[in-house]
Amino acid sequence: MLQQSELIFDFASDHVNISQLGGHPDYPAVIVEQVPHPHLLSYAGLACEHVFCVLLPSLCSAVELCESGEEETMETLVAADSLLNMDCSDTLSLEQHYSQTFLPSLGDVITAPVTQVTVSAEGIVGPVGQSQWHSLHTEKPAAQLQSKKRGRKPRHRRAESPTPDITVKKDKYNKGNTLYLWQFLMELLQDRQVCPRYIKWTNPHAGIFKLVNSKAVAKLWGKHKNKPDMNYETMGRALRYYYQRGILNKVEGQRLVYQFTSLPKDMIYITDGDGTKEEDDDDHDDNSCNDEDNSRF
DNA sequence: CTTCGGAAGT
DNA sequence: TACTTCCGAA
Repeated sequence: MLQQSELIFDFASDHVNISQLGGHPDYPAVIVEQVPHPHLLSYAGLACEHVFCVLLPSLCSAVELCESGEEETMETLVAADSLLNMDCSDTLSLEQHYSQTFLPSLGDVITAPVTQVTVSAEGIVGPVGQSQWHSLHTEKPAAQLQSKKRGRKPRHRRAESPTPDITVKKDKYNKGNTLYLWQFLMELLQDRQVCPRYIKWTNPHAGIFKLVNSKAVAKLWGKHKNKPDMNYETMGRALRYYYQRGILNKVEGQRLVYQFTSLPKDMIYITDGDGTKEEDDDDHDDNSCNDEDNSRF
């Protein structure tokens, strides 16, 4: 575990940095200026909710725009399209949230009573880890994803300049606004606009989700990466690479269903149906999924 | 159509 | 590095 103070310092420097670059043409119009103190808290993982409270409203407005006419087949694309147009402001917020609380390594801060952390614990080692991650271990006997226990390079920093390199630090996490695919999916899963519709949890507790509309999700991903030709085939390959990295598992037998091997503790679960179901319980291991969605009355 | 990895490209 | 693109096979 790293000490939060360090992190805060990191971003604090960042902030300063941004201010300094205020007039720099290269810098994307970051909106960090306004809330100097509150976000320091988020960095420490203390006020994450705040971030969401701020950004969700903006998303809502976008919804209303596309919530005009629904066709069976058209719907997906139409909605997806409108979603594609509302990225800028809110997406930025989302991404900042991730850079602050989620981006840290996956396997670094596993706190749950894991059975066999093995690979994930050291294979995915990332830069930092301050937010709590909930490790979801499948009962799978670590099938085939054991990396050759070769001593992974401790991944040192590029010792380029011994002098204060505030300008470089934050770029490590994400340049401007680049979420990794897994982060992007988590975002989607927390977005009312797409969550039950295109992607949804089939078992949030286990980190299992389904790409209800693979095409739409891929399209969204493509937009995010500025890859207009993105499709599920391609995105799926990226997803498959996650198996090896211990970030995702495939839920065999169920089409378009995957599982996160670990989730951030402050994840906001949007579960379909009503709040009467038990979605925060911790004792089922048999999930006989009966996905009969789309049947709205 | 989905899923799977290898191989090469960015 | 983290995908993206293409592909033959299941």
